[in-house]
Amino acid sequence: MKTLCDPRELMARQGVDPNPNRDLILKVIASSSKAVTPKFILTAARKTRSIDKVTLYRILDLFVARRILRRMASVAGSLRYEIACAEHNPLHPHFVCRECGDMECLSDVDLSDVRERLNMKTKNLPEDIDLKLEGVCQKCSPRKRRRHEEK
Amino acid sequence: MKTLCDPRELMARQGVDPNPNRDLILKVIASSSKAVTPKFILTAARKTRSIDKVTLYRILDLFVARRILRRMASVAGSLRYEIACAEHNPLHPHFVCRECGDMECLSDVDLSDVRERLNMKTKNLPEDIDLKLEGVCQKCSPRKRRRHEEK
DNA sequence: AACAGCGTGCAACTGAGTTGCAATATAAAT
DNA sequence: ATTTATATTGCAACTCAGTTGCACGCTGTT
Repeated sequence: MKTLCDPRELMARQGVDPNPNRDLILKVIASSSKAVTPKFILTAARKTRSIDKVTLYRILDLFVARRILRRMASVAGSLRYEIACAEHNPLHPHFVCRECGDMECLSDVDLSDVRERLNMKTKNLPEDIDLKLEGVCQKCSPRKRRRHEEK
Repeated sequence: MKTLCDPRELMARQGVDPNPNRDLILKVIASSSKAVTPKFILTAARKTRSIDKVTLYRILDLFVARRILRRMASVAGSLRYEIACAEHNPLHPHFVCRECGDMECLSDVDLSDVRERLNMKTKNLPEDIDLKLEGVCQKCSPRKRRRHEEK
């Protein structure tokens, strides 16, 4: 993400009351350039204040439900979260590494045409589109260095 | 999947030796119209012969590595597997239900153009493309009937 | 003060997937 | 055919992400 959106403003716009935990969690996610795991968020947030993992998961669920965050799954590892702000971080595809699970954002790729092409293909009601390229990232490929994982 | 590809032929083509467990597992997956979970595969396979879950996971890993199966993640529940036969089940997008995790195949949608559009956007090496629509399926939406889950 | 309602923390749990290792089966070599 | 190497399986125990139940505490309301 390039520009940082203000966590407080995002919550206000989506009708979610701010509080210390929510502020902090959103700030951690907003200030990362990639989609992040709960583990990463927890580690980063705990440098500021003590938070239980259950609290984190509950806040993440709330944010996803209120469309403040986008949640994504990948074959390697846990779910990842990114800011869902239409102006500062519009919907985009990702590259996902099969080894370490790291996610690269392919920003500046618009998916609205793909979305339209697909919507008519199902009787169900698509709410989101999730497009991922999968492979092994540069960090992992040279020597198959297992799990360089995020700190 | 429309036409059924022959498990034995698939394995032969991809250089994997057949054996009773592999045959059975591949048959179960090939005869399903949707991408299936390990749990589903295990239940179905055990109607024929007793198989340990570890064996299943190992065979699934082997099949994915040898490109006999495609593996997909979704935000709801576990990984899902489908036959990766280019003729009988070419790469296609999916609709995934957020409630029950069920995956509908959007066959007859070709993704090669999307793929090309994206390949140049990353310095990494994309091997696969995975496109999913997310939402709540018809079975789940009417009364938010939790977890109708597959039998 | 007594109550409701929400947010949090702790502990214990669930469920998917993994690892180590011993037992078995299969294929190759003598 | 018996031995020897190699691949496959099963069991038990484990890891790790995410969840649930419940008690506690902090608002704000009557």
